[in-house]
Amino acid sequence: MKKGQITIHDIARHLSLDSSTISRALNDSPRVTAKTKEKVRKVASELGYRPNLMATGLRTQRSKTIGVIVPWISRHFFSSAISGIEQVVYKEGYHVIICQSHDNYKREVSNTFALFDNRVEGVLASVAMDTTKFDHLTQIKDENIPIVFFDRYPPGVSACRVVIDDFKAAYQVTEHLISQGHRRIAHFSGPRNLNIYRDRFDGYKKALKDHNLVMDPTMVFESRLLPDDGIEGIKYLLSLPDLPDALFCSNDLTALSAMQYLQKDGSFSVPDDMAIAGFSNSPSTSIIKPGLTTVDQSGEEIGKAAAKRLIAEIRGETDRGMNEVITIDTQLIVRGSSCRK
Amino acid sequence: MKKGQITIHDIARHLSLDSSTISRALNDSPRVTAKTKEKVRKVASELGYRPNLMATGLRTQRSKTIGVIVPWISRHFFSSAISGIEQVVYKEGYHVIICQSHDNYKREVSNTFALFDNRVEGVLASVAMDTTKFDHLTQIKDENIPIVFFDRYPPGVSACRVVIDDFKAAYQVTEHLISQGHRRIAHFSGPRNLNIYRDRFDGYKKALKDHNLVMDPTMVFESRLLPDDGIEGIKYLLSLPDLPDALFCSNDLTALSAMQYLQKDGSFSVPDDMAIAGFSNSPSTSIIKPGLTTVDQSGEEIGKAAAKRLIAEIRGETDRGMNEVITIDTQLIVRGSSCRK
DNA sequence: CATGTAAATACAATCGATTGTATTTGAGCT
DNA sequence: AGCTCAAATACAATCGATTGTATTTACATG
Repeated sequence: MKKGQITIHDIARHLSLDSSTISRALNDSPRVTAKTKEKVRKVASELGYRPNLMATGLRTQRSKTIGVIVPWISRHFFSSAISGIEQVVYKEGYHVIICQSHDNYKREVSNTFALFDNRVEGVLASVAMDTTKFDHLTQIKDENIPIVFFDRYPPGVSACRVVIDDFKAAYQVTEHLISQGHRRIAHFSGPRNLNIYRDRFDGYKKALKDHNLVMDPTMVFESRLLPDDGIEGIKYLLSLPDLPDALFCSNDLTALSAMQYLQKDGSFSVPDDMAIAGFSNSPSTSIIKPGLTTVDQSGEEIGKAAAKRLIAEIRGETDRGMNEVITIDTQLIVRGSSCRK
Repeated sequence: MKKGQITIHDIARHLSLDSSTISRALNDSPRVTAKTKEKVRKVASELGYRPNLMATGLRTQRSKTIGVIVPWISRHFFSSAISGIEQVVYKEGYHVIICQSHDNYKREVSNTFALFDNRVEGVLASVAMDTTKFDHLTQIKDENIPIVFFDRYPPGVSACRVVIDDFKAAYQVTEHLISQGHRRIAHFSGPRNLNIYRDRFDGYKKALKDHNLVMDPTMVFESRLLPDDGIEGIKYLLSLPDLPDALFCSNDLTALSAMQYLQKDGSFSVPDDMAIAGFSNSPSTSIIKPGLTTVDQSGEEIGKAAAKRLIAEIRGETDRGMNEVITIDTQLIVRGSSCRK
């Protein structure tokens, strides 16, 4: 019953050595003979010794843990990003504590504190839609915990971020729609307090302007971009006196649901009656017919870049600027949903 | 620079009290006056005190952490399961360390040790395709760390598991295909060392048998069920002298890629030339045209059930049997891909 | 053989919180 | 005032590992 875990003291007892020698032996310190190290390692593996990371972390003040906050784990972009993060930090001997905010401010705050309580050595975060106050994030910085944002970042928090050029990508999408002959281009936007949706909106506007089209604010529908919002949005557009001939959605989720809604009774054709484009290149976009034009944004690559940068900051190798912006390339993926036959 | 974290000792100094009193005050012990508790809480929040979970964990031997091992975070089923897990454990004051095995045995082993090193209080695992030895998992059990498997479980490890009835679900799918008039039903199977693929295969065979159809082993294609395997599988089937008239795939990934391959030049019609069914009800199955018949298997529900059960075991509330099998309901989702017009 | 010196190892404090035991405080009573 | 007794708080050990300092060991040298 008294089945405690094996500690360095147990090894020490077996070898009539002091626990400090065991510790040094296991950490390959030059202060211990090769012969002793050998003996220690042998006994350690015989006893099935495994270090207690809580003890090590407490003593060394390094938890070997990094915290990740994302809105939704199960969104393809974020789970890919986490996958990328995990691959990078795993190699460096770190592990990852994952929290999801459900796009909710209060949960994001409590996640942030939970990560701090665990004394994570760094944080990777993509902020929630609801987040408009950022004290919890600045506090993390103030505690000297490096934080790197990816995809969604808060204004005014001085930190590095890994992003894509949302403005440019949205510009390209819009320009592509224009090049296909569309003139009345609608837009589904997300909450403008988030950089990504603001930038995508701005890119859309700029493209229209550069091609001498006037942006019609009645054709811009703002929502939280959940699947149902796509349906609500397309219903709204269909109720307009002058129908748009194209639609650029700020994410794939709404593009897909809007497109399915349009196609469901066969009376409406995509792209002939309305061209559609989305954003993120999530798996379903290549499966829907016609394929959904979208922007490829590799979650995995973004996650990897953010993790690498964070580890560099943890190590104090911040050679590049403190608030560096790392931009990952995107690619416009043109598929049938936007192409005039 | 010397910006150490705030500890209970700092609070103690501020109030000329002992740190033990602070600890008891913050833990609402009856041994401290209400008045003192009030003062302690006030100073604690003024100083921005946050408990160090490594210290607490070391002392109490309870890390408030549970470990999760999945093959791939970014697979919809698993990210949904993680989402469910996270929701449950979060409420109980636990957090989650996530590892992915990439369906690789060695990584799964090293993940397992990493979780042990962190002294997780419990483990939720879905084993890798490559895993045929299970010592690492039995060791965890032997260390008295509760482990609950979900979806994929190893044979011979005595532990609770949360699963679906793969046999029954596969039987239903096959029977449905038969009811649609299909007689030559092919099957894409996964590695048979995994319960889920073995059971799905068995359910398929039993349904055929019960309907007086003979299973033709040349129509069973075994692979690791990645998208490319679906293409390879369908090419193989197309090369057979007698084409199958239906195909039941052990996962959606291969069903989708096979279906897209068949449809790509328009010469082949699904379901008329070949009916197809998949397994898992991943998002794309409702987007492809025709919709893919599949089995709904709620990752979130499975994750929640597994997490609840694990927490019960951690708490020692194992009223139900030690090796209980919790079966989550599935639902056959019939869509166009399998229905005779 | 005594001694100096470097190598090898032991001792002890520490990280931050918890907890069993010991001590102090103060109210109530004679 | 002296005393009791319970309430409130202080003391000190502990969790497992690390690390600066002290001590022992062993070998070489005069």
